[in-house]
Amino acid sequence: MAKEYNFREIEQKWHRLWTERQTYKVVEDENRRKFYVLNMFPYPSGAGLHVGHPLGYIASDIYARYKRQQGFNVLNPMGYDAYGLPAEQYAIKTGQHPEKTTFANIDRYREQLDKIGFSFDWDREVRTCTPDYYKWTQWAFQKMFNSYFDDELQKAQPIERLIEKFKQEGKWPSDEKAQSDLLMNHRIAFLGETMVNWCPKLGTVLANDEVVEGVSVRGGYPVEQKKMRQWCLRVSAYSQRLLDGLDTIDWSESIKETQKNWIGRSEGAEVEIKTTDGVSFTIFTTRADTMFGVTFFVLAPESELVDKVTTPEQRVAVDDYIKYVKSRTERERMIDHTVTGVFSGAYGINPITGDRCPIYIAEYVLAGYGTGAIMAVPAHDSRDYAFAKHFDLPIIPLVEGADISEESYDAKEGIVTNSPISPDKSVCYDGESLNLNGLTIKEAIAETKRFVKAHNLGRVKVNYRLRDAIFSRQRYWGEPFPVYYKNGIPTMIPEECLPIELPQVEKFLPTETGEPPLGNAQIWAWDEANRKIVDKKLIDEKTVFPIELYTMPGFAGSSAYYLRYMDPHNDEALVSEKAAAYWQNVDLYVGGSEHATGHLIYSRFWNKFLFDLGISKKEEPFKKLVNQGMIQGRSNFVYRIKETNTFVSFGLKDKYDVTPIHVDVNIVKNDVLDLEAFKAWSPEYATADFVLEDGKYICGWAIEKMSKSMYNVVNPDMIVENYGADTLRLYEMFLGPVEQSKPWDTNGIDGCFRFLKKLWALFWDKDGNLALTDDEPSADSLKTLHKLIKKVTSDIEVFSYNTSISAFMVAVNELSQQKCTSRTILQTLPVLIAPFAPHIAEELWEAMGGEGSVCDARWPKWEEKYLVETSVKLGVQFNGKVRFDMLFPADATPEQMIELATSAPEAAKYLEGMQIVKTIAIPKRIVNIVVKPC
RNA sequence: GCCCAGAUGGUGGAAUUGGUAGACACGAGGGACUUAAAAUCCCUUGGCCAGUGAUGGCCGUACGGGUUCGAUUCCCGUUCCGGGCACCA
Repeated sequence: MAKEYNFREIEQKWHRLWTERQTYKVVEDENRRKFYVLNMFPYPSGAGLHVGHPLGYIASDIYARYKRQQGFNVLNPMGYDAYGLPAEQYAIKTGQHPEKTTFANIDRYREQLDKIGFSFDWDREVRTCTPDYYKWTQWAFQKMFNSYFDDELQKAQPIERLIEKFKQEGKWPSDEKAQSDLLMNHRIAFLGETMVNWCPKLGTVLANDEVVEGVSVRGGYPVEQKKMRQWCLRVSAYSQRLLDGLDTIDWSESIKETQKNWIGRSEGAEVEIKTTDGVSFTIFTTRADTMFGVTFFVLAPESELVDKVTTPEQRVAVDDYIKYVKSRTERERMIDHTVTGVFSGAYGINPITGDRCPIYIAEYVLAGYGTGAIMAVPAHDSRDYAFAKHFDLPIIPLVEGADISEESYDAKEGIVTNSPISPDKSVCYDGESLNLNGLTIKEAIAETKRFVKAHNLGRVKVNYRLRDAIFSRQRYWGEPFPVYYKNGIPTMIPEECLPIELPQVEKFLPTETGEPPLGNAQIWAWDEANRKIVDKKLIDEKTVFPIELYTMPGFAGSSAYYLRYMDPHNDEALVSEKAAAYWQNVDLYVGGSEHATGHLIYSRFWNKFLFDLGISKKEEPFKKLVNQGMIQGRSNFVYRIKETNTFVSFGLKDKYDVTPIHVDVNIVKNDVLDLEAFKAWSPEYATADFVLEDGKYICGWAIEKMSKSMYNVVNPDMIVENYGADTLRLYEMFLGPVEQSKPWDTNGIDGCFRFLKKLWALFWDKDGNLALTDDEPSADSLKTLHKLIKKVTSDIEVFSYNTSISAFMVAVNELSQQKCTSRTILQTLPVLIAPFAPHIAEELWEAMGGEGSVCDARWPKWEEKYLVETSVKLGVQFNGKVRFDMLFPADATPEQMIELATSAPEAAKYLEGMQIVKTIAIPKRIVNIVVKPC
């Protein structure tokens, strides 16, 4: 009997041995170069892992194992992003404490992950919801509270320095409340009265990236704008650094592009405008060149200027308009772009032309961007154009040849004209007046900026779309703020008293008085003198004060977790100096691109802040980012003839009136339905009849999102049970490029399973003994092996795992045909396959008497000498068509090849009566001879 | 509307980055072994045409042009799918 590939036995054995031997334990080692591989840690939901989750983990595990075999000291940790809404909503529904359900989910995740054979060092596991972890989330928050962003230095500085500066400038108020208010405008973590995304259904505020098209990402509930006092992080201060950093990291262009869009840098000018009534305001424009085409000004309805400029005659009309705007939801405003607006009664004076232009109030101008006021140039801005047409305002074209009869000319290309229309239409400052005629638009912008700056009419200004992050949530299941309110002034609980643990509450819903869930906590007041948390009843506002009731958002705990993995058990520091200096930053980060404008921005911001403090050693946290694609579901359908219990096979369904019904993909194989399993699937189908084709029931299929309701969820446990973890790992990678989204289709998995069986069979003779010999390997086998090493090595480097696996398949087939039994060849195979299929690799390695774990076996190098050909077969083509193939010496020069090709007997018939126009020889490819009739 | 990425057999996908398109795998068809099934192995498999045959010819990488001796690859235009931003001045 040949030895069977018993994957169950092999995989269980190695899981046990890896744990016993602590194979994957990592310690800092100054003598070895480090490599830090990281996965975006999962949120442990109740549904468990489906087959899409491990994709990225497998990809990074292969890389981590490969790097380890190359001699790097590889950190490859795993943990859980455990705070968040779903656990809390489940708690509200079932009355179970979210901690209980979260920990149960974590256990389930761990069990599933363990089956797949990852090289995680579980001693370094972190969970964001445990006090020893969130102590450092709270600590970082306090550091942000006690820092401000110095615009000159472009970095965070201790707040004391700012106080010092205020004192020197004589701006430091004596009143404590005034001091607090002043500093709040500068702290990096601050309490701000801002417009927030309020989601009444979830009872909490949301960050900008948690809202899409006016509804919440979680749940899809409507979101409204509301002015609220919230904790915020001054992310916007880091806009420029967040933008600049993108050029230094190895991320995909599309993700960088997304972040650039999100940061939204735009360079322009701010210009001071005076009204005829003497009020002044500032407008922001990126098209300074169009100052001569301004025909009106527009203020955002929410702007404080509205009140100041509105004339008594227009007061009623303006108030009505403001009322109308307030009645509209964010969503309506976003979808419906009908032109609305009202005249304020006031006029602004264009400082360049001296023209008097009406000031309008319109909702198309946003209060939150720029100055909330614009100059309108209808000829060259489509929104201004629509507004001007609607209110019948003048339109002045400024670009040569621009046709503005139907629409505005928005392009930034062309030659400027009409600027000014006549010399007397340009106001003179210090003997200079602006003339842009004849310049290109780009030159005109620069010239206007210079003019504005030189004559003190405004300033050059860069605006960013990136907003500060709202950092508080009205929820229970999150990090509590280490903050108490002393006479209404937010005050930090001393650092030594951290962590402030999340208190127990009976109810997770907000209190009747509208307070967040922490309002339900009884022991939730700060005793300043005794430095401890005490009963709320003791609050006297003298020594005992209320503690903040808000909690931190999901991204708080996930922003710096990669630093914690470096030194997870340290209770003196987030990360020790030594560990941070050794591990530096993440070399390879693998995760989904859906975090592009959330986690990946926050994390970069958070790291930059810690970098300013000297805690993090690198400006950017993630050197290289690989975005794994989403795994979509492949649903199967059966077709029920209407009003019967008869199901018709896919190929015959068009002959009947049928309803397609989702059927569980786990009872379908290669689109053939397992009839017995189907009958057992649901009582409704127990008596089902079938119309078969070729004796089989063929199901239809469609690509959809993987979800329970589509019955297309494939569970990795099932695959591991039927084929083994190694097959699962191979197949997940074989499916296609890691970055690409693709549907899961279990149909192809047999190919990977067969490959492993073939690989296994190479090593054993028909009696089940090792079939290795010490024979000299044949030249063919050496070539096969070295070709494989070369291909796999270069493919792993670029995450092209699917082509590596193809190369393995080819190599195993070749070796099998060569009947190769040479130890030299065969003992290298487990080493090469180890990153992909570690269990079988260990088993073979051990069987052959390999030393230690195959995980530490050195990655082999290929040698070109085995790959060199003695002769090369080249195609000889005439006029671009391949006419014949011939053999050339491998070292022939192009000239020699041309010589050989033109004198070859086969060439004669093509050259007869022809003259050679041109000859080209591409080494190792083709000899091309261009001919034409004489 | 603006920006980014993509389109290759029945299917997932390769193609040394301008050099014989379709590697590898699935599926399908045919065959061997077997009482049978499973497993395993062998052959065929982009389309069309010619030939008994080894084989040969034409077309073919979303569509239309261009550059080139040569284009899946580079350039221009069009269509379709996916992603990001979006009344951001």
